Formats: sequence, structure tokens, C-alpha cells
Amino acid sequence: MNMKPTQLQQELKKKQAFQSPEIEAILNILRTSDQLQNRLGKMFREYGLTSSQYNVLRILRGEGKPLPSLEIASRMVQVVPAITGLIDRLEKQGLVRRKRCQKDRRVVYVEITSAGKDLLDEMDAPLSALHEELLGHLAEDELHELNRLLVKARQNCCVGARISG
Amino acid sequence: MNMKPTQLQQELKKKQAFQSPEIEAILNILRTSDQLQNRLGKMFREYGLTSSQYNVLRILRGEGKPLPSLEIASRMVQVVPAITGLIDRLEKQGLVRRKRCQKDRRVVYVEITSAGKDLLDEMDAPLSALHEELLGHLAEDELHELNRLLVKARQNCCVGARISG
DNA sequence: CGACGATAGTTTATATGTAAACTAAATGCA
DNA sequence: TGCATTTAGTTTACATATAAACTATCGTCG
Repeated sequence: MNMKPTQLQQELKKKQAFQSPEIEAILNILRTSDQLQNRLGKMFREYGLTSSQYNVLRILRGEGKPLPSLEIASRMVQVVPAITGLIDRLEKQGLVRRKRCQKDRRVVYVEITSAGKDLLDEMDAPLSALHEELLGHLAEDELHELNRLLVKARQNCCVGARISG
Repeated sequence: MNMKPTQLQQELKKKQAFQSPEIEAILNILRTSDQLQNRLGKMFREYGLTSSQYNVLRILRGEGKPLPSLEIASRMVQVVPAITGLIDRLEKQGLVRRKRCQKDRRVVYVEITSAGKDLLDEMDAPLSALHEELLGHLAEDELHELNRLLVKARQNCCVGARISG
């Protein structure tokens, strides 16, 4: 078999072919994700945010009302412990507010402030433009197929993982 | 338009539909990548490695000869400064060795040790099994299509990024 | 030779991801 | 009531990602 090297193989300057299409797909997913994150993260930094911080604000704006810390954590890809420091920094920047629940004093509600909402609103247009720039060259069909395959790809991923959602 | 919510929307408990298929694809890529990394990272930790450390070792084994630090960095998704500490830890574990180049004393070559190679060899079989478990339910066709779409997806991603490779 | 700029790495500082141990409050049940 | 268990968050420790400033070395041009 004298296979032509794939694009990914060339990018990684890898001499041998991948052992299996599964491996290549995994590496492709990881690499694409990293490059997207780098690009998105650069824009977030221009507004003084990190990707995770932006994610928290988006969740809060989308929900429209305060949410418990762990509920926020469960809607992100991250794990529980990180959420504390993340919210600390957002609070220090005045973008969210903590409020302890009166009924269940273990629960800490987090609420987006108007400053936080303003910042998000300001970012909406440039972010849409960036999304278009990044993936606008894919046809609608291709995007749908990509979405379908990615959902299927992570179907067996979370067996035994902490957060199933 | 009364669209049925997508799988991703449900996972994120998102009430509104995504603004565009581009956004959904980006989030799907990031999420799938994170879940894969969590799963793979768990296995790496069983062998005392992190994903990045494993990646460095794989690059060195694949190349078969020592490589300069920055050459290793360029084959990973990471940036320059991180590579120093990464190699520090691998060296402390005895898995790689640093050797300063005699001709150009700025260059530091990094070489995998036999202990490093042994560790990698030990991991090969369980890793293959994990790959199969994670993506084995995708048909060959689907894997190829997924790979094609991901390559295309990052085509416009690195305009102006530091590392183009 | 000697200064200048470029290149290869390192150091430093901050934010993050991850795991494990811990605190505080609520719940279940005898 | 009283205690074990569960749940919500925090703290701590370590590895990492990122940017910026710094060191050492190389090449080159006078």
C-alpha cells in the first residue's frame, strides 16, 4: 500500500501513516479544536475575557436568570473545582454577582450584571463575523453533516465520566 | 419555524436555537474535543503522563532521532514557552534527555530514552483499545468524511496565527 | 574585531484544567 | 433528637496555556 499522506499527516510532519482512521479522526478533532480555541481566545482577550469566562457569561445571559454555581459548571465542558476561581475573577471585574440562596444556604446563585450584559452585547457582532470567517466556507450541508458526525463521535465518550450532560 | 432542538442544544440545556450552523459546529468541535481529551487524559494519568507529555514522547518516537525543542513545539498545538517546563518534567522522570548541539550552542536537542520508549510501547495496546472504544462505532466512510470536514474546517483558522504548521 | 539584529530557549506572571481533600448545610432515618 | 449520608462549594496542589521580558548565541556588516 503506497498511500498518499493525508493533510493532517503533513501538518504534523508525520512520516508513517496513521495506524487507523479512528486515531486520525481523534487527532483531527483535537487539532481543529485547539486552533479554533486559539483564534477565539485571541478575540476574547481583546475584551479582557478568557474563553471560559465568556462561556459563563453566555450561559447566564442565555438563561436570563441567576443560576447555581454547579449548574453553570455542568453546562460547560469543565469540571467543578475550576468554577470557583472563574467566578471569582468575573466578580472582581464586576461582570457577575454572587448571591447566597436563602432557602438552601449551601447554594450560591450567580447573576450577570448589566456591565456583563453590555460587554456581551458589544462582542456579538465581531464574534458573528469571526464565526463566519472561520466556517463560512463550509456549505450548509457540510455543517449539518459535521454536526451529526461530532455528536455521534462523542456518543461513547462519557461512559464513566463525572459529568454526563 | 418550530425547530426540534438539536442534541448539542439539549446537552447544554440551551433554550434558544443556535444563531447559525457555524456556531453550532464550533461548539460541537470544542465539546467533542474536550470530552475526548478528558477520556484520553485519564488513561495517560494511569501511566503518570499528561496528554502533552505523551504527545512529546510520540513525536520523538515517531521521528526516531533527537529533535530541537522548538521543532517539537511546532509539531504540537502549544506555544514556545510551555515546551520548556514540559520537557523539564519529562527529563525529571527520565523519559527524555537534553543534549546541547555542539555546532549551534543555542539549540537544545531532545531525545527519548529507552525508558521513555518502553513506557510508550506499554501504552500502545490499551490506547488502541480506547480509540476503538471511542470511535469504533463510526463506519469507515463516516470517519473519512469526518476527517475531510475537519481539515476543511480549520482551513481558515490560522490566518495570522503564530504557528502555521 | 565589534556592534546590530535575528534565532533558540528560558524565566516570570496570570489564568486555567484536573484531582483530592475539606467545610458547611441539607436530607434521611432510626 | 441525633447521626450518617449526600450535596454544594471551596481550598490546595500540580501541570499547563499564554504573553512578555530576558539571556545566550549566531551571522553579518563595517
